[in-house]
Amino acid sequence: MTRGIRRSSGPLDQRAQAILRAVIEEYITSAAPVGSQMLVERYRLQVSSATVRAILAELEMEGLLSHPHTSAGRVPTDAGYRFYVESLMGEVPLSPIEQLTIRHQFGQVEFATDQWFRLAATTLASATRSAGIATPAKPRAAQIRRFELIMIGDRMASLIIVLNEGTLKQTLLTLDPATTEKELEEAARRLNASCAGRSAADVAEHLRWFDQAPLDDAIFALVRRAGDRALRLLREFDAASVEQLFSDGLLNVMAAPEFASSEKLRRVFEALENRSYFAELFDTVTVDGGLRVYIGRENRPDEMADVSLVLGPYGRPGAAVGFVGVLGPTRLRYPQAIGTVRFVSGLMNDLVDHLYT
Amino acid sequence: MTRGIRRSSGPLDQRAQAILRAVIEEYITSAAPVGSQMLVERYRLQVSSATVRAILAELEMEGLLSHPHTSAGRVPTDAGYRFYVESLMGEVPLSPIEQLTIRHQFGQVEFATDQWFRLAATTLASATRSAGIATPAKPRAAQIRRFELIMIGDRMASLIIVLNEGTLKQTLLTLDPATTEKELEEAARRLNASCAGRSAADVAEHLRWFDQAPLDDAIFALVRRAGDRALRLLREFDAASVEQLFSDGLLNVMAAPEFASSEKLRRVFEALENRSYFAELFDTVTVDGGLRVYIGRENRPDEMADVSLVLGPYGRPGAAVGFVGVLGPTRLRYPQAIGTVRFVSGLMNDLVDHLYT
DNA sequence: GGTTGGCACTCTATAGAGGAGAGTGCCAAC
DNA sequence: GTTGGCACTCTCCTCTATAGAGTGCCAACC
Repeated sequence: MTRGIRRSSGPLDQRAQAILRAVIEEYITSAAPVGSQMLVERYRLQVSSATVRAILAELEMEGLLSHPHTSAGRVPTDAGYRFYVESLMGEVPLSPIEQLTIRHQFGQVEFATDQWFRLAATTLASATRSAGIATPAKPRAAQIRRFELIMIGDRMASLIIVLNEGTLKQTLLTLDPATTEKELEEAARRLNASCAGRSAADVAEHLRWFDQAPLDDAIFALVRRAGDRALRLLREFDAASVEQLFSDGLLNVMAAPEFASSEKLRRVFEALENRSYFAELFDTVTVDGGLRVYIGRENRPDEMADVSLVLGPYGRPGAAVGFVGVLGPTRLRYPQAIGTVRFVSGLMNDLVDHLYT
Repeated sequence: MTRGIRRSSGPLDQRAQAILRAVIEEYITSAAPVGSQMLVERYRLQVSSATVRAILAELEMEGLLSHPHTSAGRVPTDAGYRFYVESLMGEVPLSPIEQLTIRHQFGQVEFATDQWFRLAATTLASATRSAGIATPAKPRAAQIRRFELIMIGDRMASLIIVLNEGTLKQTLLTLDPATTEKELEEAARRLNASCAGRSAADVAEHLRWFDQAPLDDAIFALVRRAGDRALRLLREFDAASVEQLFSDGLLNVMAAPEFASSEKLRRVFEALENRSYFAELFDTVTVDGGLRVYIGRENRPDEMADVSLVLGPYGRPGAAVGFVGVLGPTRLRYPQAIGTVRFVSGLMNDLVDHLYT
């Protein structure tokens, strides 16, 4: 896990930690730099503001807080948030009522696997009042369950490939005008006979068999073409680590005062639109790893320097893995965000588990 | 078509129209109120600025222009844009080079029907530097081509329904633990025998037959359950007028100066997220109707009061209809936007047509 | 030695004043 | 009908002054 650098001149004592925590929590709710006076008053510290100022200066030396300008209060740095998330905060689980509501919503789409990840993003967005993101659970390596060839119009067919857990892939196939429904059926039968139950790699192997078939056999030609097309599709599918990335509630992030001058936000949106960052991120994470928190500049692309990301995996380690998460300003309510992501990723896990029992 | 109200005190003469056009085109590029002086200089009008001022005042009386404040230049009203779009502007077709590029991009996804509408939105966004929106072509009434039942795990099956043109619907089905693959196959066979080729309404009819079958027959029970589930799914599908709404390039709209204070833009985004407005819009439009332009307050929900929408239908009137369009500030480059939407909707038409020939 | 009150200092944010500039509307003259 | 001239209006920018928040430092205190 990327860890904030603390060129520590010594560990923080209890009091310093308490004050750091107070600064961060105050800043998270108020979005305004936090001064010593306010801390003493609002947090009933039993010391004077001068003492607090000394400690704040110390925390700044440690790189945990910073100073917009001389006469302003303190603002947490990314390293400060990191320390907070790892050592200071208490995770806040989702309230029972919210849990119930969410369970109920998922109950509504229990049978629509393609809705699960969308609902997850929507749920996360509204529960944390940040942006929610989610991907569908993607099988590690696609396995073919069945092929279907359906005729559409006169010289067009739809090739449908059913993968593990019922994932569907679809592509069009142009036909020789003379092709009959019967021939299509026969082609599908042959494809299924030799490829069903195999992975993309295996299929490549088995498709070679058809190369030896007589070239003038119309059905074999069809089988070859369909097989090739299927193979290409499967390879693309295996190669892409983020098939879809669904996000909801970007509006919530827009509302944050730090994004009032839309420029920063635009960059975040850009990062979301070209998904390469997420692709990279997802590749490095496993289901076993648990939740991940990426704070500000810890996110490698600069576009994401002003936001934090809480990511939770779900699925089955060997089989299919997806992600749910929350994206918000670095001034994120981490305890709630983490609690919510944990709950939703657990829920998604249960849903996927049902597919396997 | 919603027409801007012109409580006209007489038709505009040629010169007034030319000046209105100049004001609008100047405003579209500069985003700043347009004054009489600038018009005379930049558009080489053969009259003095005083004369122009008289005409501007007249155009304002007509409700085609407005005045942010006494000493500012003129700004078009929604009615002004309307008049411009209908009578003044010349549509600018997409340049041959751009046409070629776009055709090439569509060539890349020629066989992936589910990518068409996404690419349309992306293309429109980048060609007009506004937001592009698109929906998949939705069949007017779903017709069932085939059912598939695939076993997943021990007590779960995936029910796949293939509709006209190869559209797929999918749902999970919990199974009696004792169910075998053979039984699933038989259930699918019976479903297909009695329902394939029928519409949702017809299927409802035919499923009643199964009610008379012996209750203790496990396969019939399965067929009934699958049939019910399918029926529900199809009805939902028929009822929803906007199945998916894909948008791209919202960033482009964010960049416009009128949306610098993100508040207005937020409302637009909200309108996009809850799609009810578009659902309504799409219901009222037919493929034959050609392009539609909705300017500012002509859009019924207030959230959309600051944007314009150019919508083009595509598909086959009786069979399946979808939309592509451009969304931008009312200060949209209408000639280009309309030209581009026309091209892309034509392209989408061709693609869909290929499915039927 | 840590803690405290006091104090000078710094920087921001806000409001007000003044002036430049853009553009209008009106009018008398052409 | 068109034009040049002119007074007027309003915004926008800059400049200045001021209030206020918060710091850093220091000498005094316990």
